Amino acid sequence: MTPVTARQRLIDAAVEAFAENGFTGTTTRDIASRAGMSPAAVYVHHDSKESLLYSVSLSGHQNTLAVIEQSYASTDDPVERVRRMVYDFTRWHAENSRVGRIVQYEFHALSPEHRQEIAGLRRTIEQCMRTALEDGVEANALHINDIPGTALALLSLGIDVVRWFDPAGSRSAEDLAELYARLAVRMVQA
Amino acid sequence: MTPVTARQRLIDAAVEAFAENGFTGTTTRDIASRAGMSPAAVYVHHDSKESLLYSVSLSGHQNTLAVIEQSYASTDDPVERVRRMVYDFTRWHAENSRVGRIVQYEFHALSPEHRQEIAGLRRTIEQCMRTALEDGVEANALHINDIPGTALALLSLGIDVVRWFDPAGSRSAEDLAELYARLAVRMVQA
DNA sequence: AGTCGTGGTAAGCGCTTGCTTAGCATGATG
DNA sequence: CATCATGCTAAGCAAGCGCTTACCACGACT
Repeated sequence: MTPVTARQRLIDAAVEAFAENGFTGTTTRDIASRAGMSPAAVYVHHDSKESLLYSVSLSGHQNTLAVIEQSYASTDDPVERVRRMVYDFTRWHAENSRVGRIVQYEFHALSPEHRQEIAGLRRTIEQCMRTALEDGVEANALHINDIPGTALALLSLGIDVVRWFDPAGSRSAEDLAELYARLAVRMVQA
Repeated sequence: MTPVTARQRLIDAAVEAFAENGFTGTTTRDIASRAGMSPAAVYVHHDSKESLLYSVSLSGHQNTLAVIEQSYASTDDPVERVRRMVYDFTRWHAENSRVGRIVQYEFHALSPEHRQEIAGLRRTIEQCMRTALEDGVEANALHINDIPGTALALLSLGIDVVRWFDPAGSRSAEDLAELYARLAVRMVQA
């Protein structure tokens, strides 16, 4: 039995609230009440509303990066590698659409220092996809004109899922990921 | 010489402000000052902050729909049709990334009645893309497993542009549109 | 028994919010 | 010359904002 700390309960409440109403549209009183606490309790465990956003955004980005790096390392075949990367990246964004929405849409609400730090993680994610495409082109398994642009497009496909995906909807995360993975392969295969 | 009305100047100011800080992150005082007016002037020409958002969102959606319907009607060739639709849709989102951001990200900030009205326009846009794909499959020019899903993916590609596109950046709207149009063709061509 | 750190709350401070009200300048109309 | 609609502003209202302060309950340790 792992006890969920009050600190974590507030983070979970913030995820709900930020995903639903955005960062500026969320009040600290709303976060506190979702966590079943008084408004002041937020400041016992967190420095500010922005630092709550930072906690959510940081772990969300680290999570995404871990997912895509694991997909990258899971095979040597260039086509299968792109397939798995798009599959896992898309599936993660569908299964974590609330956190994903915060990661993608509240980036600009971070403080300059936090934004800069997280921008580094974002570059690493993009670089990982670019490298996968470069590998495939070099091995003559992929045919791509604009590698950075195509990497952008493949990531966009997964990212935009957070805008509309409904976990209660008819489309499952796995089916969507499978569809996008196949489209991605058609986009890049030689 | 067409005089820009005060009403329109306020809408232009709202586009700037909403795109920069989001709907909830924008104050009516900010909008007024961008338009060079006093805070009260906003309410001489508009009912509320939300009705300003509605004006922006409505014309933005109508604009997008007009663009994609024109592309649809511009040719009979199924492959060329998809190419043009993705090209024009992507280019519009790059060239109008500020309005596009409001259209895509502030949809939920609309009042329930306005949201419902605009949801209709969104369905029409999606239907237009779906029809183009159905036409192509029927004519044996396209090979697609999941038509609604693929339509979603093609539109996503263009929509996500508003999240990151920088008009002052190195990538031009035309180049990006050309790239995405080619990728789209590879995704669907038989 | 007494002390203290931990985790919480009630109350509220200073400021900002969307929006309203009352009034003023100006140019067209009787 | 008087009237009046139009477009605008100065001032401000009630409510809500992020965050702080002063205080309290309680279990652990001396």
